[in-house]
Amino acid sequence: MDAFYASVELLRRPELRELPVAIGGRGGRGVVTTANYVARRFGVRSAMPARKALELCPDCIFLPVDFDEYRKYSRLFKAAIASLATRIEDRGIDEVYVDLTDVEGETTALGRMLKQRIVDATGLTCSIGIAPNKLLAKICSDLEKPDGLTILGPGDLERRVWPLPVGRINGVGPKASAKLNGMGIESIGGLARHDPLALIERFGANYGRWLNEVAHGRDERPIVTESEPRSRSRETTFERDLHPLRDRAELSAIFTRLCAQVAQDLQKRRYLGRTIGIKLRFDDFRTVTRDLTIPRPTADALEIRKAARACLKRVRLDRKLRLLGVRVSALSAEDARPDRQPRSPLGESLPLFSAVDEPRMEHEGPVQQAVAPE
DNA sequence: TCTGGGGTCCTAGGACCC
DNA sequence: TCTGGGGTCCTAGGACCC
Repeated sequence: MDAFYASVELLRRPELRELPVAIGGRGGRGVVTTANYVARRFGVRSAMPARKALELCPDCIFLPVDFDEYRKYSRLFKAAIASLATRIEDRGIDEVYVDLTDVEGETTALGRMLKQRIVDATGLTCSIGIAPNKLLAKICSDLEKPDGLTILGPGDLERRVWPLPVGRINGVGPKASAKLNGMGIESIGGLARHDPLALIERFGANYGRWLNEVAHGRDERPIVTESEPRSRSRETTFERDLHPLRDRAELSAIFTRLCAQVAQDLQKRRYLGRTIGIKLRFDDFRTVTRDLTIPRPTADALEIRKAARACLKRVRLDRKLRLLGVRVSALSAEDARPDRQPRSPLGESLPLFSAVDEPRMEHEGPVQQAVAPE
């Protein structure tokens, strides 16, 4: 979706359409999440500190984020796509991959029809790339933004993709780009011409091989239509840096709140987690994480807090903090009830003791009733 | 007065097990 | 006296994406 958050906001504030608009916190530590195309002409970009954006574009209008509204439009545009195609891979709030292989119709007509259905459902424009695989579809969806429709056929790789900078590859970020540039590789074509063995030497076997493959437009990843979440987390950056001792009460309250929010989130989605983690960011932006795997999965705020506290004790708090986060991972579905005795195929409880007496870990606590009638 | 929040995946070392 | 070869799980950090 084109400038998604900004475009959704402009639906209800059409009078701002021709003005520079950025979505995000204006003051203090805010960053721009999305800028409309007017603001982009001033150099305003996603992830840019709001202050910097205002330097570049003093008249930029800042609007606060409204995730509920964006989620609503996310559902609408995805439903519009689902009216034409069944195999859809979710890539976040404003992006999807669609498998058009078995969808009836000529390619350009299909692309136009997708765009029309999305405009009809939402009033929003999008940019579509159609190609033989996800790698190329993603690259070419970017080529004619906004409101683009780009189709990549045979022979287009060299002409349209190879001139692009390596950073346009989904999976090549700032670090890899800089490293490649340092090797004299700027474009995807340059990457394709580079000795694969040299890439492996510099980037490791997996990433090096992958760089060579994608530079030649090769990608066999399937469309993934279903997936289970791996973690849930909450984090917050404070309005000012907090001192671990002097601001102890405030930090403690925030910590408790984050645990409660994660717990609520898990409960709502009926997940439990076994690994509880924390994230701290110090005033110098150094970030540390700690995590702890507990014997039984939980979604309980107090249990999460207890484990998170244990994690916190393992960090030396020798600087002020700017961020605190709590994460729960190693998720399982709540109805899997993994805390019950495992069942044999016959449906009886398995014996609690096997022939050989196995040592038990201390934290398992007392041995429970062998068979609890339900 | 730089630098959000919510995710995924990968790597690497160590503990531990057979 | 100079130390195997698997495997899994846990932990910490980092790159990357939307």
